[in-house]
Amino acid sequence: MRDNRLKLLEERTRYLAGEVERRVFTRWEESGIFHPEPEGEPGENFSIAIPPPNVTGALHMGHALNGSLQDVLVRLNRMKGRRTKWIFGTDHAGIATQVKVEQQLREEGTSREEIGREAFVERVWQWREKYGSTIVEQFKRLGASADYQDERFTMDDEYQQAVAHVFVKLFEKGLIRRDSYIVNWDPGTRSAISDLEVEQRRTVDTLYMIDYPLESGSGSITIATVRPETMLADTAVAVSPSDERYTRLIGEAAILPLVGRRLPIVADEYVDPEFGTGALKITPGHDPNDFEIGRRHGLPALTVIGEDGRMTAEAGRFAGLAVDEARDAVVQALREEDRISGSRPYEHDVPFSHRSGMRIEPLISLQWFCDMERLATPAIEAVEKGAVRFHPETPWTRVYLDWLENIRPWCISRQLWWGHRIPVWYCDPCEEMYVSETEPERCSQCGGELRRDPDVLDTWFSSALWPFATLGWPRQTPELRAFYPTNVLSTARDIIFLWVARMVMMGIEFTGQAPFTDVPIHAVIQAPDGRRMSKSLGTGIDPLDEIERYGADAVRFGLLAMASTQDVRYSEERVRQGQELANKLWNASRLVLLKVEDVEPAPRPETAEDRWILSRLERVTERVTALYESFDLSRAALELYDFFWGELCDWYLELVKPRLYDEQGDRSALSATLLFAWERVLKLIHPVMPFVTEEIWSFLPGERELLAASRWPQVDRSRFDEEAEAEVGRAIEAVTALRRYRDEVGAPAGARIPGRLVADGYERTLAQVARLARFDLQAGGEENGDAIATVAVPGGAVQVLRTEAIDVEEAERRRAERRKTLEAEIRRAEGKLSNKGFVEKAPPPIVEAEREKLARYRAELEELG
RNA sequence: GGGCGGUUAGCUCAGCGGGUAGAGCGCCUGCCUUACAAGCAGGAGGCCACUGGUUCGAACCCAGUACCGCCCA
Repeated sequence: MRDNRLKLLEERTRYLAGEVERRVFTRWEESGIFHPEPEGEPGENFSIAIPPPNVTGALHMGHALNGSLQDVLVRLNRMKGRRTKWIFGTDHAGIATQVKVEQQLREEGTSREEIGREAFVERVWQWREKYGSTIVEQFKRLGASADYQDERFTMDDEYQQAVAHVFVKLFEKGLIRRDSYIVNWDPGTRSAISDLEVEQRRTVDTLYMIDYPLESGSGSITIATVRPETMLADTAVAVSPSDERYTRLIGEAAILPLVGRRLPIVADEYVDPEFGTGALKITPGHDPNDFEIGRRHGLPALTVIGEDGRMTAEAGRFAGLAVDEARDAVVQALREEDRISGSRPYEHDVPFSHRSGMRIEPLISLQWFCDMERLATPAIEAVEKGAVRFHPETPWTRVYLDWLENIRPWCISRQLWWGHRIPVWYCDPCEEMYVSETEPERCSQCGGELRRDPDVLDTWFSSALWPFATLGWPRQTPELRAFYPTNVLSTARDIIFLWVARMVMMGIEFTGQAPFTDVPIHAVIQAPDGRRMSKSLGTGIDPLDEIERYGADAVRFGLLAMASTQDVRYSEERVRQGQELANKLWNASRLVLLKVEDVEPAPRPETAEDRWILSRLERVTERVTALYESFDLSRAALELYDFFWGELCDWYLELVKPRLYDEQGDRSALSATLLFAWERVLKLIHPVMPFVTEEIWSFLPGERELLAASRWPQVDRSRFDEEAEAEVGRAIEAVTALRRYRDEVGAPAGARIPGRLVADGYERTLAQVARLARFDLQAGGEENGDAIATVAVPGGAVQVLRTEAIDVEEAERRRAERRKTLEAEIRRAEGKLSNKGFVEKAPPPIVEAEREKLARYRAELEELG
């Protein structure tokens, strides 16, 4: 059996991710290691709740990056022996899902209105059955080791009960109320949406100056507006109280053109005397600021635009027109009356719906609101006191706090059919209202039929409960006891308000504890040209395509490596770097596993390089563990790359090859050391590149459990070995210097160059240095004037002896060049050391180092002759 | 309007408890050296956006300028 596998190892000179990944994933899933038993306590266990992806969605780069980050933390902690649960599932995504299904109905020639609410909701469930697991399967392709067995959906029965419970409790506490208020009306989805779903876009409109005649008949007051069509709902004109131009008019009235309504002229601080004409038309029914001003001055609010984005009957002769048509018509009518005294292009920010892309129409409507101040206070405290920590701390802590400190009421009702139905019932005849977790039978006043509120809750209202509602809350389940609060919530910065803040608020309010302690905020991956990655712009790159092309490990490595703290452009080169690392891991493992004897892995150093690599292994273990734990995964990935490729492969394996190939010698100690190093390095890389490491692990000799279930290494500081590190460090530098020399003097690749090593500290590495540099090196010896060149190495020099392999002219040129740079360096060092300020004020070790450099350069110059 | 971030090699990005600038890719040169040519060895390439300041010494600290990007109103 093992022979067969070794044969495969021998034949396959390239790592084939596509062949390995599904097979390895199946082994993990079947082993059950992704699903922990609900035992122990949150303090000893480790849990992460995934920010639930939209059930209609497909894996995008953001998911892929965040999935990789979370999986690194999950795998690390599982290997540390903690009971680890990655809470996984999807979000019902009210609007997005409803839109998808409506589209399907349209294709069938019907509509949700036609089939009715009940049938429509049924259709959505069918849709979810069919397509809802797409993104789940895609997370598996990425290698995400989530608890799929316990997958959750925000519309699960239990979850719905949790949402209803929260609504009722907040209502009972007076934090949820129904109010007629101006909201962001999205004519596209025909629903109110929250402030966070509104996007401001730079837009050029026309600013019109319109003369409103004064009631007194003595002239007019000119207002400026970009929305002349809303004038039909004007109920006042406002000026700044400090604006002397208008002081005499305050308390007077103007007459609204086209309509003839009397408009009181009021003074309000909100008005900016510098803007336009300094006089503002007030339309409480169609502008959020005017709405506030209207409330302050007790003005009526009129509505001339309907929920369909068309003018209402209230708009008189303009009724039925779309808003932009009405605008032209109103302007035309005003021109005919000669009321327009000017116009100019005007650039300003205009609200658009994030959902439908349509221009927001601020409208007054009856909605449910959640007051946030009281919920915000403890959420602010949690971050201020460090119970919840952002990584990196700046600037995200500030962003979070600023938002919470200026928080406003949240409009939580949506005019949709898909979502958590608001648990409120009305008795129309006696105007009674029932707020209840369970459906009341009939009106307790009149015994009449009850009508349930038709609206559903904002999807984010239910998402805010995710970290605990997924664990069975409000029931005190074993899962909740074992895994709540969770440890980490990993996300991008644009979700700090949407998820993080709201989860913290709800978590504290309902469980008394913040739902997580650490919040790493990761980079946003942009398109290679620096634009936002988006499907509609055509700038999206599908991570599944990349996984197909390069392998999941490569994509994970690439994304982690490219995503430091700030925004970065997608770099396919980084992914390819990951692919090559996987290939390198595979091939280096072939070398080791095909040569090594079947012994127990253990550190059994025989030589300086053995002690060196064992020391380096401990250091990199310490370093990488710390980087993982501080969420610095980008650096962790790159350091592992450097260590594995740059030290373990480029140097250790090369140093060890003669012994490894020596079939006469006793290779058991070397084999043990190599296997020990291999186990170690596979473990360290596993969280970043789980597939290839798991696959290689299966080729290590002996019966073994899954790598994913193996124990994370403890740092053994007793193996730190400064002496070996210095010794091998010197040898490496010497080899590099000699190779550079060969190349510069055009020595043929195969030629061995004779030389004499005049330096200390190479007692045990001389033969290695000679072999790797392809020199015939003897130690010490007298200078007989036969040296044709000198190559500086740490602690001394190598004298190069006459040989045909070296182009003498080239050698002389090189010598002259080296002399020049040395002289320049000496001048620089001398200059620095003759600076009194430097010698007196710089820290002594720095000065000392400078002196040593100078001495070394001088010695080398002298050697050069 | 308020705030935050960025500007380092041809490209994408590290480095910032101040002490002669790093990686990957790309480029140049030489190598099929019995793990890997998706490889090995070597190399070229940077007034660290600009202007001042602090300091013996600044890519890094401070002030300002320019351009790019994001968030909030």
